[in-house]
Amino acid sequence: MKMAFDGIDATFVALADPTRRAILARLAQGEVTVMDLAEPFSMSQPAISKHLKVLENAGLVTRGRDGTRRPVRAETKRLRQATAWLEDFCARLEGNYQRLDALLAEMKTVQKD
Amino acid sequence: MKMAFDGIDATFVALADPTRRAILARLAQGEVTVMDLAEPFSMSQPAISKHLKVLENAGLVTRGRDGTRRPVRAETKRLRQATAWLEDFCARLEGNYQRLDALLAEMKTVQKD
DNA sequence: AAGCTATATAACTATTCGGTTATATATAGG
DNA sequence: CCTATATATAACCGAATAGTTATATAGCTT
Repeated sequence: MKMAFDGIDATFVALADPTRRAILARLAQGEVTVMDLAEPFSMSQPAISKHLKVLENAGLVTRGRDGTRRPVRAETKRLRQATAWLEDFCARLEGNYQRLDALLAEMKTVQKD
Repeated sequence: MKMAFDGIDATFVALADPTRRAILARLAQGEVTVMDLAEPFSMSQPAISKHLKVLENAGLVTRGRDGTRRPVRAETKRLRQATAWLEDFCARLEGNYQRLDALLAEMKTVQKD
């Protein structure tokens, strides 16, 4: 359908792939190069570069420059935003049910009277 | 690559689609039927049914039975799990940087001595 | 039982995605 | 300047995705 891009979209798309989540997890140990990732993931270097581009476009990682290397580091701002978005989402959904529960409880009370 | 299914995967895959997020958002107003969704989303009924199947398989919604209708309601448990997962993820990533900062600070101190 | 309504399923299509290999580009070092 | 190394890009491929239309199924209602 291609709906409006709400900013959270790229984040969830990036997180939907297990390889990309694993790459992010690896970054908890510090900066890595492309080849650092290609080896343990038994994946070709171009495949890693593609995943990194997705992560970079989503603002989840940034790239540096160290000679010919392009070290990758995690950025948590967007992840924090996504977390906040999810929390708000849950709250709204649960809020509704609380209201529904309250409504049902009220109806029962009214019936009893 | 098809990595190990870690449970969080289906949740993020489901959330990666803007239509499915919109469906979930719509559920904050309460239960809806398939046709309730098909109309405002200007999408065919089978398309909605497919999205609902994805959401249901991810445990993000459950279906009821009301005559010929199959009302949909949101389930927040998995969303809560995803939120917790994201929070932990952020914490690990930021924790690393804190350690790195501490390390750099320590190195500077040592040099100064 | 017949018909109406809501949903599900099947079959198909176009596009996107995640991977590959081959090649191009850029930077460091002899 | 030449070579080696790290990364990026291009071209391609198969599988998955998101949509469609047509049809089947299931439950009311009369």
